[in-house]
Amino acid sequence: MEQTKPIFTQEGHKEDVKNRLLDAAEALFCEKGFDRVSVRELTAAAGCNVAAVNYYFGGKDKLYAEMFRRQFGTMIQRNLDVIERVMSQPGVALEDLLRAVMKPLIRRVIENETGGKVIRLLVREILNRQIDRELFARDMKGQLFARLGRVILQLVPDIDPDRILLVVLSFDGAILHPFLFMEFYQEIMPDLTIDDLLDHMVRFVAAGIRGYAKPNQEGN
Amino acid sequence: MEQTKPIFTQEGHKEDVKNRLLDAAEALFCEKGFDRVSVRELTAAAGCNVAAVNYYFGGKDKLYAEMFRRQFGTMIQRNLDVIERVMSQPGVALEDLLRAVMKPLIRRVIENETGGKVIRLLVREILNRQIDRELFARDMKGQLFARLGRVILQLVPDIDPDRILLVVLSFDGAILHPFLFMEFYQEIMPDLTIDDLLDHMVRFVAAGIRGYAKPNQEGN
DNA sequence: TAAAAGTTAAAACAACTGTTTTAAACGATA
DNA sequence: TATCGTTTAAAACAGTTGTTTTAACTTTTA
Repeated sequence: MEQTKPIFTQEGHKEDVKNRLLDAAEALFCEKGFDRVSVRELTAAAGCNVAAVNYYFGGKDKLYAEMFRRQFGTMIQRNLDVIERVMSQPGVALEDLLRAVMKPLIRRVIENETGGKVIRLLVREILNRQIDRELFARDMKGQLFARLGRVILQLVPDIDPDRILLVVLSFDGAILHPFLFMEFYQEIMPDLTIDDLLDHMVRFVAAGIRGYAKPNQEGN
Repeated sequence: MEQTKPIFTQEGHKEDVKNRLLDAAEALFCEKGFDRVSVRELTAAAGCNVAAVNYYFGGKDKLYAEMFRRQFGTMIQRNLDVIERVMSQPGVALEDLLRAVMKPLIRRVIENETGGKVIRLLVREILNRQIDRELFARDMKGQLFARLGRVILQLVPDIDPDRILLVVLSFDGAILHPFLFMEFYQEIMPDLTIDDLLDHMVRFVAAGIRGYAKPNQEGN
């Protein structure tokens, strides 16, 4: 293991140890996952002693949970803010909403931003059954899904309200795939621009939602 | 750590040790991930000695790769077979194709089958950057995507061929979401039947594809 | 200013980890 | 049946791990 030198201290400033540890946790856990980052590596990156994790957080597990708590609430609120901003404008179309929600997320993963990394880590953890997914999925993301469901119904009133949740989940799936596999996208489509991708996504989802809202066209 | 007793030996039969280890690997890695399953736990489950992993596979990492190799090729082939079977029937519609591809996959995760578990594990590993994703994504799944693209173009000829790959990827996203988060689906929609879910998925994706194939309806 | 509280750090701890070593046991062959 | 090749298994190895212990140091409080 290569020697980790402190990267979260600021010369000349007495940084808060807890925040330094949380910053280090975000960077390293997102990169390598929980199990492959040792407390020694974390504390070296944060420029403090291994005992600090237990002293301040009660252990590695709890640091991890706190890291998610710190990030995730912010992300959900950010999405809710985006939705409110779009819906407060006059004459808003479904495509406007979809684009407004998708664009920052896709940009985030392309720019390799921390928020994007944390979402990927969260998906991994949900799949790993490492964290209580009810906490994040139902209590926080459920809130976002409910809000999205209401505004989509507003914009496309013909959708069966009993099916709106499934529609929202399919919307989530449409975002999640490029979000998680962006490197793959870039490899197989080297010339794909972010705008092309967003155009596609908006178009596909809007058509899916609108087609869904129409009378059943399937009979053949 | 609870004591793991051998579960992959068959009384009265001299089982192949390699296959027993591979079976144990599938079960345990899918459940807990690579890092949380020790060689001792694996070999206990397989009813053999810890040295066997190195003797037969050259180490834990190589057992892992072999496990994927064993499973993944089968899965891709299975999907290709489904596609050929559907497309060999007369008068096949887009919805028939979509349903035929989706149904076994969704059923697999609901029934908690090994194939479903391995796909989840694969997604986790791609996100973890633990395995060379080119091997699986480009060489194997790329094959499936290319085939899907061709048959979708056959069924919906109006799609811009330059965009077909993105369409296939969105199709994949629509499957992957319920696939990965099926427990969440079941929690928030306890009465959802598999047929309801499939109907929704087919409908959403078919509408997305068909709407996509139409002239741009976005101008407002 | 002294005492109490908080923080830091090194050493220790007990457990775990994948791999290697070594020799016994087993199976195949002449 | 003896020899050779393969398989098995226990012990050993060297390293890693999160947590705890202990005491020194620093800051706060009265």
